[in-house]
Amino acid sequence: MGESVSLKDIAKACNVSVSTVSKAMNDRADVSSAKKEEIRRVAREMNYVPNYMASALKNQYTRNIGVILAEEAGQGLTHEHFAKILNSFKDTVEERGYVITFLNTSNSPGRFSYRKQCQYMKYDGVLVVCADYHQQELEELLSSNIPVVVIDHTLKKHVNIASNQYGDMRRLLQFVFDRGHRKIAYIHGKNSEVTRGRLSAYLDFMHEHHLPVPKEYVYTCPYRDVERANALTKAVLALPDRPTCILYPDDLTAASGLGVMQEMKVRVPEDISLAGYDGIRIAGIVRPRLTTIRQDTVSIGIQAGNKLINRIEFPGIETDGETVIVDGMVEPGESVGVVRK
Amino acid sequence: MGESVSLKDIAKACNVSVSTVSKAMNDRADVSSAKKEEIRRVAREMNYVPNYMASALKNQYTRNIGVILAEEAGQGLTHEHFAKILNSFKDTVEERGYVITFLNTSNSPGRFSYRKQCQYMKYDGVLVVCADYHQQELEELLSSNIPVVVIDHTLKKHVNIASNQYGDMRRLLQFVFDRGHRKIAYIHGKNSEVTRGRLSAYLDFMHEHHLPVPKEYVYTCPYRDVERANALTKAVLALPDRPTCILYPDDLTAASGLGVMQEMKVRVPEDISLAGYDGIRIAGIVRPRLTTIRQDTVSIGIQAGNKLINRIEFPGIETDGETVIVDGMVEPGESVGVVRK
DNA sequence: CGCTTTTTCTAAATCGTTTTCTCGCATCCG
DNA sequence: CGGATGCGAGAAAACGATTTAGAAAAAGCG
Repeated sequence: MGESVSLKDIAKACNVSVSTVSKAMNDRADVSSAKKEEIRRVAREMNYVPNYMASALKNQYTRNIGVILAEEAGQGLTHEHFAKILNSFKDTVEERGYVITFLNTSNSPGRFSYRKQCQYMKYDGVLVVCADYHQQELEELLSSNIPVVVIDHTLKKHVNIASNQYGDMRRLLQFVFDRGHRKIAYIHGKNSEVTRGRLSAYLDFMHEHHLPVPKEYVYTCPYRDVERANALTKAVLALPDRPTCILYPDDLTAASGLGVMQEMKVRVPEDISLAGYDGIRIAGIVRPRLTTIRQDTVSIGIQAGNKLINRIEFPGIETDGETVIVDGMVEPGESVGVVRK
Repeated sequence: MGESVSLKDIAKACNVSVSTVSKAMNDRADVSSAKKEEIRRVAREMNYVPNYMASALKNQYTRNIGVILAEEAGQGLTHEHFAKILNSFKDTVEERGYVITFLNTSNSPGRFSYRKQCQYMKYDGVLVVCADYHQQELEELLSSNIPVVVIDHTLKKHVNIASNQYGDMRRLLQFVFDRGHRKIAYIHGKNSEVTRGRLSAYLDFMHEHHLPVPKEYVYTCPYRDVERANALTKAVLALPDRPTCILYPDDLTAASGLGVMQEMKVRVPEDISLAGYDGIRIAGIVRPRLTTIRQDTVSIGIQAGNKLINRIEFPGIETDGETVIVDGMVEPGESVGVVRK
């Protein structure tokens, strides 16, 4: 790899100056087309590949986007919902000539803070996919002036791409309500904007329809924590006044809850109904298939990518604090049945 | 971000030369400890962050590792098995001061070939997680002299970290056999080294135990292609001489096959048994839980990371073509029952 | 005190680009 | 024919770090 050819080598081969070669490669006006063609031909023959470090050093951009993907549970890439978003984001930015690099989120000793990592690597922008938004370090980054797009968390000054938690959850509740359910238990995730949005939807909906919300119908379960979900499922099933439907914070816990019910010979949806959230693959695989909200991860990724790059390439044009809401849709599935009077 | 402080600024502030500052920061011997401390203090006060591009340009390393993650189906990061490996790999290399960047695998117009991307970005090494190994482009990269570690594919000249496909599949078969199964159908993935290793294990095992392998017991299904798996499941269930157990190429297709059986009121494992492969989360969530091979993705990721960095930092020490075999283990689950005579 | 040796620092070259400035030369026009 | 215009090319100065060679200062030593 050491012997890579540089502009200087091409200049020598063509008997021109380095600057002329550079201009020819960048298609600048002040090189005659004859020379341009010759230089490019020679460059091709010599297998010239530009040196990213050199041009990034000289230019003021790197075409590299940093990605912060960190959450308590350390699920990282194995969190299917975020993986889907990231996949779509990656494709989008790649098409526009960018590359993505993960910020170091570990707690190794010599590690830089997010902001320092960004200064060090000169990322053109940053995508924050999943993180503890109250982390000191993250706030330091967000208050710097590097373009940032955040998924599912509203921040003044930054673009936010968010699923329509409130609206989607209402749609799901409407779906459940329309099938006759009135006693609806709700297991929500850990406190976060996403969780709060959905919880508001639940409380509003129940209130508007004059439905009771007893304490034993509302629980907290960390997202994707199947152990906890299983325990809660058992608790709910044991209630004297059992709900007719349980809403889970995500498809993984919902599928797991379903498993518990099957083990306990509680039939779904005949004896009890349940619904998940996200629309990951498992939702369509278990039987009965999960009723869930299918989030439009492709759209989220595309919009995040485009907004971020627009912010980078056309600073000041996008309005500050812009929030893009992406609607999900109810995936009917089979896990919510009709309640007969 | 523009106003970042450089060595020159520190030099000015300390009234010393740039080179002295550089040496102080790199803890070189020929700077008095008094000056060293002063310079470092000032650097800290001025919030100095080195410029990655500049040092990478000057040095011969970037501490950046390229990752090639590409497969036909475009599942990319959403492929849980690979996501788990990547997660573990990322943590490992981060701890050793490296960062990972994805190679552009799209087919956008101006895209560079893998080799050119590596030359351009000056990656210190490359991890090939999942790719079409017969792709012209990949071969071009592999024949260059950049350190490469490949997952689950043996290549002379390169380090390979591989699950013990042959051994693991034999263990799974033994588990099934021990429970009385003699008529075992086998659905294998698309042709690849992984597939071939497992298929050999199946054929060898069946042969050694004098078990018949009728044509209707062996099928091909692309990994994670649930539609195809569902169709095959129905086909197998309809066979006049139905097998007592079906082995699927992965947990996703197995879980999906299980769903089909449930829909058809075929009881698992009473009427028929089945097993998956990989040990992803879904395996422990469906009921009955899947009998499967739990691959040690954490170990695979750690070893891949360490081997790659060793190759980078101590070239020539690792022997060429080294293959590391990582054993998986049988996860008993509940989807394989005992066959009674 | 002179000489060598060691310590501590600086100047300058380098990595491979990009860009600005200048200059030579041809062309055009009055 | 002389001055303005424009084109094409090169020289040189960046970008920010590292490193080498060498100079100045300090220390050791007979």
